[in-house]
Amino acid sequence: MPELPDVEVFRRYLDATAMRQVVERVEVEDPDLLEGVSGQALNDRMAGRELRSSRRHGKYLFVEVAEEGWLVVHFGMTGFLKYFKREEAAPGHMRLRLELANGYALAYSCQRKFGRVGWTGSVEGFAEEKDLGPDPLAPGFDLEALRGRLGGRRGAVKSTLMNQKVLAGLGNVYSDEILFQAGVHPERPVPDLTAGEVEELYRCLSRVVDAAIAARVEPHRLPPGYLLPHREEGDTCPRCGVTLRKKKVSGRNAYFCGKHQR
DNA sequence: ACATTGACCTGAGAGC
DNA sequence: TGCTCTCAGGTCAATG
Repeated sequence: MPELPDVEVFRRYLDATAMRQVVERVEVEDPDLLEGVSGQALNDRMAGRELRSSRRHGKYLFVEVAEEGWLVVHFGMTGFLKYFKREEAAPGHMRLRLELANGYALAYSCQRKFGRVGWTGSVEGFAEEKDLGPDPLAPGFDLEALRGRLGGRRGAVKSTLMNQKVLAGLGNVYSDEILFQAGVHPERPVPDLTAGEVEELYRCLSRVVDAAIAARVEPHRLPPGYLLPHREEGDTCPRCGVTLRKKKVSGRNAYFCGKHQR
């Protein structure tokens, strides 16, 4: 489930915990999650070096290792980070662990094995290689940029918002929330959207992402009128009171209000 | 080039 | 109680 807001919250957690600490060694519990790098190579690069800074592009988290490059972390749908004292119990489904010189460890856990850990010399290079679209929180991402990204797209607006090559960071949950706020039906083809609707989509996208991060991604902390806390079968629209609809759009379950999303 | 669908994965919850 | 089935949703490969 980790989408842009979740990963941003993980990034801030990392900054508040393991950042600036020196890695003693890397313990890989499950080599299957490694992508394009061996556990040995990871350890060679990280052991004795400091975690210097962090970045995020879409759903990817990057951790700078002094003088070496960047650890790349993707959370799949069940991944998370946990900073803990080494003598304390490790979190469940731990797949990889950075043992730190201060006696703590940073664990990467992932129940369903969709998460991946890799390595890159350049964040921009990595994004380019994966053909990722712009991150909605990047400085240059304005209404014009969104218009440009939607240009030439013919599919349903929901699938397009979720396409990481169009925009990097939105998944099933937040695409639903943005469309709900904007009053746009998830199946609307992109070419049919009016200029006003695209503008509204842009406003809602920015607002939803900011609010979700401010709420530390906990649904009950969101402002009133959000779909997220009601995103389950049989629940009702917090605006209209009608029962929410659920429908597969491009193979993913969309939740939406049949009354105010047109 | 773009859109859609199914496979991968594991545990929770439903239904019998 | 316990078995089986379905579902969740990240990406990617295969297909249209």
